[in-house]
Amino acid sequence: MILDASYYGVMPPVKQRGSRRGLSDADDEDDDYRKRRDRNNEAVKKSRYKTKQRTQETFTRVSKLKAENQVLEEKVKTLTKELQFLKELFLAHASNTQNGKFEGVDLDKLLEDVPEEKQSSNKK
Amino acid sequence: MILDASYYGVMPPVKQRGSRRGLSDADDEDDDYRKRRDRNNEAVKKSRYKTKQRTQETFTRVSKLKAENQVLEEKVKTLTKELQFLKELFLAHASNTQNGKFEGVDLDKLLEDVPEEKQSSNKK
DNA sequence: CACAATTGCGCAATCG
DNA sequence: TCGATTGCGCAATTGT
Repeated sequence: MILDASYYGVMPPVKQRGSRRGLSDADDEDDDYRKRRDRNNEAVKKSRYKTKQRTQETFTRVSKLKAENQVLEEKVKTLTKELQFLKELFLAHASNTQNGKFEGVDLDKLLEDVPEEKQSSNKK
Repeated sequence: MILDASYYGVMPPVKQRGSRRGLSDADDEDDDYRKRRDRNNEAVKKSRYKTKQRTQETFTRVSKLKAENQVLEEKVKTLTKELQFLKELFLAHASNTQNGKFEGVDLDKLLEDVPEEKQSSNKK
């Protein structure tokens, strides 16, 4: 924030022009000033354009991520159901055989979560 | 986009003031003008503030969605591994029993995708 | 028609 | 010195 009150109403970087030479000094200095102003105006446009682009891209990004998220969410749902189904099938069969064991594995424990030590054998 | 060349350099909504009354007409009209300008300047600030807020929120949104996405991605990965493991276990056992059948279900087909008609029984 | 909100733009200060 | 940013005001335009 600008606290300097002199900010308001301050004029261009006037380089102490005066009546030194009467009329002619306005030429090169004004030209110079205008040139600088014009260049800055271009820079401003450019900068603001870039900002707008970034903002736009960010909005697009949000849309894409939301879509991606939905897909993943659906995937998780599907996989969970699949797993649930298999788990039930598993347990149903297990109860008909060896009191809770299947292939020598404790199904309840197995199906609670991923067996960490088994992941190495799943080198996809 | 502005195509009207007269746009550039146009002055305030000057209401045809002149020398009608010499000095006094500047008072109320200028006051009115200033009031309008001030109000607009406030509106501009407000509007730009809102825009900034929205933009900022959008950036935040992207971050959150990215994080959410990673979690979901991880979840899918985990569930997939789990499923893969069970499928192998399943098949291994099945081959030891009834030539590919388990509980009367064709495992290969079952494990390819979610059995749609079974979902109704999974009312969780 | 009045008024707030939005938008394009230029100026000047400041940053890098 | 010079382009890039940023805060700010003005005026045109749009929306209520």
